[in-house]
Amino acid sequence: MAQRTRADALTRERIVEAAVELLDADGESGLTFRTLTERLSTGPGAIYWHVANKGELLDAATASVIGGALAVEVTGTPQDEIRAIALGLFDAVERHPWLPPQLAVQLSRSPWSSVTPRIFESIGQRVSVLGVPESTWFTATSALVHYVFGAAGQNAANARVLARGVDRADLLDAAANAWEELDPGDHPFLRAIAGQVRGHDDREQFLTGIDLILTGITGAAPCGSTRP
Amino acid sequence: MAQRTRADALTRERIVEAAVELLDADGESGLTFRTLTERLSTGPGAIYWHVANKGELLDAATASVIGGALAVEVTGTPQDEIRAIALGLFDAVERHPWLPPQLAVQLSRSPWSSVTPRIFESIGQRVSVLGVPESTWFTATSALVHYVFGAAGQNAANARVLARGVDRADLLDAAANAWEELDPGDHPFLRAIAGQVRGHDDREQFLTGIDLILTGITGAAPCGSTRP
DNA sequence: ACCTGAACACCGTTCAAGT
DNA sequence: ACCTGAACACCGTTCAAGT
Repeated sequence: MAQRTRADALTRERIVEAAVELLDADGESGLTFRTLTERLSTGPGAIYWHVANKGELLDAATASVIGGALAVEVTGTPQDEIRAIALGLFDAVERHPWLPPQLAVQLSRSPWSSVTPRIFESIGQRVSVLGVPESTWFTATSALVHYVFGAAGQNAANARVLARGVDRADLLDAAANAWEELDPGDHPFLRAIAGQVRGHDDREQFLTGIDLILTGITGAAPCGSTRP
Repeated sequence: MAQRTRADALTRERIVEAAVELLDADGESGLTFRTLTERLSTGPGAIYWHVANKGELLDAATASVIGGALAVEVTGTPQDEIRAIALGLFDAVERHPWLPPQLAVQLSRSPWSSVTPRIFESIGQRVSVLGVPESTWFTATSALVHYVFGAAGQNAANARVLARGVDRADLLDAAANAWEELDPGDHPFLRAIAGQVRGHDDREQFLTGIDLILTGITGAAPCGSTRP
């Protein structure tokens, strides 16, 4: 078999791009060296020339997607920009619902390198112009980033179910109905909120959560300022 | 080979227990049907008699661990109880750092059943006696739960690195040093907070984040003033 | 009803060989 | 330097057979 011509030469970027497409189409199980080599019309050895192993490939796919989400321009008050950045990440995770489990694994390979610092920098820059003491910046930014991760993870889980053809209203209805039939003594709270679940908007609720934390950050400033 | 005597009979609980032990010891890759059958002195067919497949086994392991964390008694003001429940989950995830990726996968199998409703009920019961309008309960509880998930996930990633024998101070030092050498134009925020990262306490920072959200929920009342 | 263990399809990875 | 593709060890799962 002849070697590839320069036009369709294999590059790391082309491999990562194909990996993201396979992950988007069929989830984590959709990316194997078989499907990847088939799509790229090559053999496993060619992949391994450009990428050390599957973990590094998944890391690169994650960095590529998160980097794209952080690259969008945002303008406005610091609060507006934080909302826009957070929503950008939220939407990116919804489009690529394989991200959260993969990110959780990647973080444990190198928790303070890779993608987390870029998100911290992006959100933290806006926190630092919020007018709160510098001693609170790290904790305030952590709270925002952790909330974004958690909310995006839950939403991605929903997105993966919806990708299987389930209707969103049906999904929420089924949960709400089940909760309304729970024993009031054991589960008073789920019974009480079942109605709110049925009609809620995920993105709107996500932003309300961001606002809660922003209120806490700017409102709690007098308390936090006692720290050196 | 003789069948098992009644004393060492295989049960679903015994299998789940062994699975948790293997996951705790060696992470997600530590649990295979080979290691599991070896530890239980049986064959794969015996496991499949009690458990449908590996996914169900992982779901059961997750439910077992989260259930244990939620079972502890907590007393105090609603805020105190929320802090205690959140910290219990945080600590459980630190002891079982394989949880976050697994939970992310499990949620996408059935996002509104399984373990999330139990956490919502537990935290939501305390939110409902915080004195805020019922229309805000669902969103407020979501914000708390998502924050807990995100923060616990990040912390679990750290825990997995530390489990490999890395010293915590060395890990934070390495990150802080790297950030202090970044270009100030590109990464002003990471440079600014590098010093705070070095000495911070994860659990304390986690609880401060909970307090930020509680402050936001109760309407930016001065810190702690709602406590009797 | 509960368990055994060989067998199967599939996976990530390696590596001698080609150009 | 870059790619090929057969081969290897390991994985989850099945199932005919035992008690």
